[in-house]
Amino acid sequence: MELFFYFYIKKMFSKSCEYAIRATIFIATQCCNYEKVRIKEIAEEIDSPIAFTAKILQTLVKNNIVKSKKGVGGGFMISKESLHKIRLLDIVVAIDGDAVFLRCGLGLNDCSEEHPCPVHEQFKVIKKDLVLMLENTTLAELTLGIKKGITFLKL
Amino acid sequence: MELFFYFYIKKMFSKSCEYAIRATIFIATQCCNYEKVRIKEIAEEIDSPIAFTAKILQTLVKNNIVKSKKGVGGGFMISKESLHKIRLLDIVVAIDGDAVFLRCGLGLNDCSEEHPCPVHEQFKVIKKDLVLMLENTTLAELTLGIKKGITFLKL
DNA sequence: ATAATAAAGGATAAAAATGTCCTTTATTAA
DNA sequence: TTAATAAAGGACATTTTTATCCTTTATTAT
Repeated sequence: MELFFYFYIKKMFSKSCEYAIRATIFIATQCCNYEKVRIKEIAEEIDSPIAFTAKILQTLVKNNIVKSKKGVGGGFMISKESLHKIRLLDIVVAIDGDAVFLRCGLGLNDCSEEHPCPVHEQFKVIKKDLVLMLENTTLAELTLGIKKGITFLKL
Repeated sequence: MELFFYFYIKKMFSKSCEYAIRATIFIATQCCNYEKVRIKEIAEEIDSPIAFTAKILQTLVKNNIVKSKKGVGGGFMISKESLHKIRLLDIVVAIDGDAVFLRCGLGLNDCSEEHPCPVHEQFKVIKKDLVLMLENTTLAELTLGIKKGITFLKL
């Protein structure tokens, strides 16, 4: 008899956002020579549902994070210049919004510096560090790790 | 003509977890003299749906975070001793699990120190600080702020 | 014992997030 | 100009999260 423990559960970002980050990083690794990647390849590479990933990419295109082109030879791409401009923060905000690092940790609407909730000070530090990290991490860095074989998107 | 911008959205913890923390803190502020608080009062005080909050409290009771008593004069309570033992971490883990600070930032199952995802190093710092903060914050501290009139659960 | 009270728990509903399918639009090559 | 290709987008399905309602169980006071 075997026992499986399912530890579930809530993560930092939504699944959509995870897919978005993974997809963007993958496109970035492929696109420095202006090559385009098709949605099918992206979904296979990052192990995500294809149609769902397509929707997410639509949002990323609207937010100028990736470029797209229809028709034969089309696909998604990220220009070499963008690699240094696009930050992790831009992807997260485009998909999940800014609530993770802006909203009150307890979900109170009237929580502020002048009228703080019980966990306000504690969360302030965490959220500040989170934004800083997201702001300071560019696509360029993230793809570099993969190209160097130090980091991985799949097995 | 007025324009309203709804910035939605995703937060650090689930709504259930936010209610859980708020409810626990409220009970803690009331209970140092072994007084019991009824679910109705809790829901009113923390501005949450009563039946939903009741479910969450059931989970907290099962996890020994709050005590409950049925019948006349019953309700929820937290003993004075517990105030120093119960940490923010215990509440979060009971409701949302440990994924926020344990799982891979990109949702990859095979992400590890030896086989890190592209954001592994960046998230490691954030998640470590988050756990430390949750571990080091006790109910005692959180209630103290309210009692001193420095922090607030409502307007 | 009985009535009143309050949490526990089951069943169900509504909303949001995730996921699928199919049609339309833009682009390219033949 | 037609056929093939690939993203855009609409409609719908499934799953998870959030929320409500009603019954049961435990406890207390009468």
